[in-house]
Amino acid sequence: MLEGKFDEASLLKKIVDSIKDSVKLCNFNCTEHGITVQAVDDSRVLLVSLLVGQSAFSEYRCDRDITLGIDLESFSKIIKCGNNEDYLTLLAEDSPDNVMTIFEDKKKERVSEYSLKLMDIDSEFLKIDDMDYDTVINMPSAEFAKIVRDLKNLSESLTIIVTKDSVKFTSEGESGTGSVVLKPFTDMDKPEESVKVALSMPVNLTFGLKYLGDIIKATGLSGVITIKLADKTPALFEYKLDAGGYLRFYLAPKFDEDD
Amino acid sequence: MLEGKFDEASLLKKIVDSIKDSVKLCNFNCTEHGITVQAVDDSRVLLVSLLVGQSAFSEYRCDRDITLGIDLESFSKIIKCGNNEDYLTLLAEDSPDNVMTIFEDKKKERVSEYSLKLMDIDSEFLKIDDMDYDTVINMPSAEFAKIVRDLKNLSESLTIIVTKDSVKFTSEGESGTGSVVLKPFTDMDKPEESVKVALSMPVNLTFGLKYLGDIIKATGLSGVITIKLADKTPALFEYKLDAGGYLRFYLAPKFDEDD
DNA sequence: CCCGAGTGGT
DNA sequence: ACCACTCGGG
Repeated sequence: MLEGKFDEASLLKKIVDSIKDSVKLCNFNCTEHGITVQAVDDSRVLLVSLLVGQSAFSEYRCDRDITLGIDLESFSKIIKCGNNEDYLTLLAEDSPDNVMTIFEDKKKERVSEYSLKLMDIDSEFLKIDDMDYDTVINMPSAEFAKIVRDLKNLSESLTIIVTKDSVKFTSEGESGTGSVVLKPFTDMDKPEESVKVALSMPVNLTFGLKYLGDIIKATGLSGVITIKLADKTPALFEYKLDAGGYLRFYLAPKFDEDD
Repeated sequence: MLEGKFDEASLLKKIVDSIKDSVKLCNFNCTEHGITVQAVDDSRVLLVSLLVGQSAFSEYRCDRDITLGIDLESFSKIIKCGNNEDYLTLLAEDSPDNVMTIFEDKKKERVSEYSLKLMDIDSEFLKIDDMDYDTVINMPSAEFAKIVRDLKNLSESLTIIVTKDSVKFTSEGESGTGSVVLKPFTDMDKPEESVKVALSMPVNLTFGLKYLGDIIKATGLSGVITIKLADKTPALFEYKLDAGGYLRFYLAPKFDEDD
């Protein structure tokens, strides 16, 4: 039996909103340590890997491993039925047909319950190797989101060029080109505002803005995004959950014609 | 001759917006006491009853009873031509072909006038009996609206079950079910937030969510909705106008198959 | 009274 | 999935 209670419904709402535009159906794998999801988007280009750690719940109990095959669109509708600050509890039996979502107002004068029918979804559970990356960037997630949104107007690809002392995002399109250059710096007062670059080798990689546009839907999950890059290797875009866990997106770079 | 002046055009705008999705054409019956409207929606299931009391106007005069047959869609377009905080005056002759809508900026630097052609609309004026109801619920109108919006995602019907110490709203659909349970309580500081139940007999009634969806368009008119229920009797959903008057919707419950 | 967020419609 | 409108907050 699974019983997981969030102190704020908004956390689960943000998580689901962060992935539901990439992935329509996915399995929630519940274990004693928390809930994980792994899924690829419809075009099989973007890999989503979520861990909601046990510590992200105010109460959590999962005696035996349980898989919940969920239609994220329906689930998202249910989650919107709560208020952000409500308690949210997920309940499921050991071999469930349904998952129950319960909202409780903190004044306890209102309780709403929604039952969602589960689906059988087959998915290979992908083993993701810990890679060595040439470059790791930490930056404010909102700033990254704005760059992606802005440059999406110009073309379909975004190139990220990292050198020892700068990160450059550029996009070239029909009607013009655009670029944003960031210098690493540390804001002592607001560390979240810092831009940090750890680099063992310069990189120059190009990504599809369509997928980056999906990735930045997760901006609300964390003030900081970590981007790990290496030549000819899927890039890792990571949002850490304050409460414990992460949402990671793996996206292969576009290859140059002369490769 | 009718001359009715609203201190804020927004009041009339809210009123018209509250009913124009239920009713396309209706008679505005103007008497010395104010303006009333009674109409049924196209499917003749939902009855709308409006009273804009004389006190809701900053100036009001109506020597003889006048009937204004109005196309609400056109009227709504006219009303949107003013600013919310403008004065709005309705003018009509004793046997009018037109009604004039006049907006005045409060600084008196702008006056706009719109004339709307009237229509001949036949409508039985329905005598609505004062019913005895088994249950009266008072609750925040916004909360009722959210429940209707949320449960509308699940199915086409909403069941309201009232007992001595709870009000339960439930809906069952293909992909899942949902329910919201409210406990009556009184908020001393914000009485509008209270949920009150006066019950002489428990009720269990089912309504079409389509119509409830129309009813909650009136949410802006009042912070509180009063719902009066009795078995096999049209339910009354009432929004009181702060300035004097009310907007009431009468909706027959769906009947069980075994009735 | 303006702005941002949430919601409903195309 | 995107855009426009409406509503609530500053």
